[in-house]
Amino acid sequence: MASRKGDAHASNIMDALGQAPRPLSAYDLLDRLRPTGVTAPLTVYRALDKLIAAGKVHRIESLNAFVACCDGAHHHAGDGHGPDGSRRSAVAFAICDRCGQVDEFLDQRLFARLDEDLSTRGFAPRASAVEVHGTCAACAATAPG
Amino acid sequence: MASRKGDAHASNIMDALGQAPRPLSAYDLLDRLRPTGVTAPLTVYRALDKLIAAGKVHRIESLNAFVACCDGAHHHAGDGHGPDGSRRSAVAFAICDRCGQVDEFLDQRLFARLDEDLSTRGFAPRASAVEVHGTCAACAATAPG
DNA sequence: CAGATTTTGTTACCCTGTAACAATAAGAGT
DNA sequence: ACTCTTATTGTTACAGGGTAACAAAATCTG
Repeated sequence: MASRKGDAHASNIMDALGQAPRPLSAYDLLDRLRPTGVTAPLTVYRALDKLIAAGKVHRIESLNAFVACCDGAHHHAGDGHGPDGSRRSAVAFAICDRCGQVDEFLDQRLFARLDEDLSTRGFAPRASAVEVHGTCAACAATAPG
Repeated sequence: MASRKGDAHASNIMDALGQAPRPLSAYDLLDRLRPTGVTAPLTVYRALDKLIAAGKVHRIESLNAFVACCDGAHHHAGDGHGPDGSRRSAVAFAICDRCGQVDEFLDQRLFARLDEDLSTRGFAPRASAVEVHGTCAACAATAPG
């Protein structure tokens, strides 16, 4: 399997996402990778696809942007409930519309409840996005209202 | 307030969304409104904004597309738990990746649990997106696996 | 090393969404 | 009715997000 350069891109993307205090768009990432010779969006998207598949990066659907996963270990739902025993990603995001910070959190009971709803409908989940927009504690303290 | 034409557009959009079996993108809608004289995307987006604010249309973030709300009445969360008593939209979507159909459903307990998580963090929610991709019951029956 | 396969790069393009500004239509006051 | 003000609607042009199609290069197999 050939994948030397792709790994380098992936590593650079992880660095960029790790340093940024907020989600980065694919084009933000492209700008940051440009010094390393990357010029095409597709290069970024391909690297992102692999990182997402590996669970190291999450896509924030409501922002068209990406964040580094805070902890690659336990972010899965299902506990074997799924029809194929698959363990899909089960994280939720609290997104502050003022400062842009994203708080990634896990709640097994939340996703257990969601899985109940879905199985009632005979719906087999593959991937889920739970994203809440609002105001984080720090921003609320700074400028209430 | 001047709003005769805008209302016509909104009505046409509701008709188009009501007839479509799947979510429609803003440009899908533009194509359907073209016979009525609409030529610019912005016209569609402005009408959609009003419909969304009125709770008659939902945006599916993970699809960049829109669906008619199945029932404009009771789709709110909070029950007064929110800091300002606001009742944000509280619906979840099960999106079939095979047939494209979107099943909108409500679960107060799900959102109560979500609100708990958020208040633990001091996060004040304003809008939420809960979208699950997978396979609906009908499609699973047609072609299992 | 030759050939098949996969990864990487390049080009060009489509889709989504909005900024900035012009034109038009509705209401208020005289 | 007329004018002034204000809000709505339309037009143009563009920024941002994402991918198809194909060329080039690297890797693995025999």
